[in-house]
Amino acid sequence: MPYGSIGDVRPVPTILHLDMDAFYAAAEQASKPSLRGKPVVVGGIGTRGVVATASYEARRFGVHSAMPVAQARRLCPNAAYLNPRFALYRAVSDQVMELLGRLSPLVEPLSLDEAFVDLEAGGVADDAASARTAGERLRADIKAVTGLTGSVGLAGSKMLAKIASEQAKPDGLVLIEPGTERELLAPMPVRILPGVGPATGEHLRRAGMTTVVELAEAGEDELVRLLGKAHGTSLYRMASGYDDRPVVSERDAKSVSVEDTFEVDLHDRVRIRTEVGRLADRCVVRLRAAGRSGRTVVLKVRRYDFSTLTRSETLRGPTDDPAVVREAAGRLLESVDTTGGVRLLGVGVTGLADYTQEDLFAQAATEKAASEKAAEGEAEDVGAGAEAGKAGEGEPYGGGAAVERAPEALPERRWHAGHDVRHAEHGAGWVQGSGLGRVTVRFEEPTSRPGWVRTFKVDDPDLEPSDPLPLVRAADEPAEPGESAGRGDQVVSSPASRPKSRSGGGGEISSP
DNA sequence: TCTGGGGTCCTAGGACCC
DNA sequence: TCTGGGGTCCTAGGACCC
Repeated sequence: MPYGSIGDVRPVPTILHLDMDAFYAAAEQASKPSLRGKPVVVGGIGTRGVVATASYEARRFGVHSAMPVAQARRLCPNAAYLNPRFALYRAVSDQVMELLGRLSPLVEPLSLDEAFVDLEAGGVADDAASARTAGERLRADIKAVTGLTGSVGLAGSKMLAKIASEQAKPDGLVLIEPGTERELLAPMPVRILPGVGPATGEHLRRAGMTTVVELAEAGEDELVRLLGKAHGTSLYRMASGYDDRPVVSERDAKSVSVEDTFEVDLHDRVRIRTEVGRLADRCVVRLRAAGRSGRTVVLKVRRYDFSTLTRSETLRGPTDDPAVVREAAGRLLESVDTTGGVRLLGVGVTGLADYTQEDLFAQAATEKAASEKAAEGEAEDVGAGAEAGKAGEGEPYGGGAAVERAPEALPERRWHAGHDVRHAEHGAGWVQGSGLGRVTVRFEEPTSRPGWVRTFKVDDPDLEPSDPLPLVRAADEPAEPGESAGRGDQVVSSPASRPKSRSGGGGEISSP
C-alpha cells in the first residue's frame, strides 16, 4: 500500500471517476439532431422492455433507468423510444477510453460509460490543483472528440471519487479534499454507499440506520452481525471513509452468458429445448470470441411468475465445443419444471480457462456449425412467428461479424427503430418507425440540421441499412453553411428548406 | 407498474478428502 | 464406531452494479 496503514485514503485527490451523462440517450441525441432538447428513452422496445437510459428531458417526467418501458410510455408518451445501438456506444466509448489512457496506464472501465483513473500513477497530478486541471481538461477533450458531456469526480478513494462524480452531474466536476470525507459522508443516506441496494437498505432501516454516520457509529461488530462477515466489514469501512481499493486496469472475465426474455411466455417443451440450444450456441460464439473455454455450464430459467432458478453442471475439463455446451444445457433443462410457462431462458459458462488449442479442423468445423445455427436462429426470428421472437434488441449489432444470410432465407426486411439507413436519393437518415409494410425515415445526420420525415414501403430498393456516422465532424471537414455555433447547442428550429418532395414511391412528408 | 441483459461477489450446505 | 476438524469443490440462490 502506498500510504500508511491499511484503511487510509490517499492524502491527495488523484483518483478520478468519469461518468458520461445519460450516455446512450446523449449519444442518440448527438446522432439525431431532431431529438436534441427532447425526451429520449433508450431501452427494450418490446412489451417487456425496461429503460436503459433516459435523457434528462425524459427524467423530468419521472422516467428513470430500469423502469418498465410500458410505464415510461404512460409517464412520457411524447418521448422518442429507441432500441439501443451498442455499436455506436462502443465506438464512442472507445474514444473516451482512449482519452483516459492518455492520462494514466491505470484505467479501470466499469462499463461503456464509466471508469476509474489513477492520475498519480500516470504522473499527471500530484495534488488537488493539478488533479482539477487534469479533470477539466479531460472533460473538454471528451466534449471535443465525442460531442458528449461527462462528469468527473476526484477524491482520495474510489468510493469518494464515484460519489463526487454523482454530485457533479450533469456536465460538472467535483473534487473532494482529503480530510473532509467523513464529515461529507456523515449525513448522506446509506444507499449512496457501494453495496447498499434495496434489500440492504431496508435491512438497515429496520435496524434503525438510515444515514452513513449511523453505520459508522454502530461499529463493525454490529454491522457484521446484521449483514454477515464480508458485507459488514466492507460497509463499516466505507461508512468510516476508509477505502483503499486500488485502481486495477485488467481483469479477466470470470463468466460468459446470454439470455433472452420472450415477448410471450414459452409453453411448448420442444420450442423451449430449441431456444436453449440456440442460446448455448450464442454463448459459445461469445466464449470463443474471447479466446476462452469454460468448465461449468449454467442454465437459467425465469418462469411465468418471475421466479428464477439456475441449474449448473461442471464438466471434467473446460470446453468451447458448442455441442458439449448444448448437450449439458439440454440435460440441465430436463430437471426443470416449465409447466405454467417460461419468460426467460439463459445459458452461461463459468470456470473459464484460457482457450486451449486442440484440433484446428475440429474447431473450424464446430465454429462453422455454431454460426450456421446462429444464422438459422436469426432468420427464424425475423419471420412473423406465432410465438414472437426476442424482446428488445437481442442480437448483437454490427460489432461482431454479421452472419451471412442465404438469399432464399431473406424474408421481409426488418427495420429497427432508431437505426441508421441510407436512401439512394435522400441520403442518410434513421428509422423512426415501421409497421404495416411501411417504414418511416427521418433524413438527418449528426452534423446536419434537424430533418424531415418520409415513409416508404419496407421493401423499397433505394433504402438500405447503414453504419452509424461519427457524431463529430472531422476537423478538416467544412462546417455546413449557415449552421450556427458548435454542436451541443440544441437546435429546435425547423429547417429552412425541405428536401424536394418526391411524388410516387410513397415519400410523404409528415411533421415530427 | 410489472419487472432487460451482462456481469461480480458472497453465503451456505453437502460431498469428499485428509 | 458414535465421534473431529479443516479444506476444497460443487451447487443454488441472492444482492448488487451498470
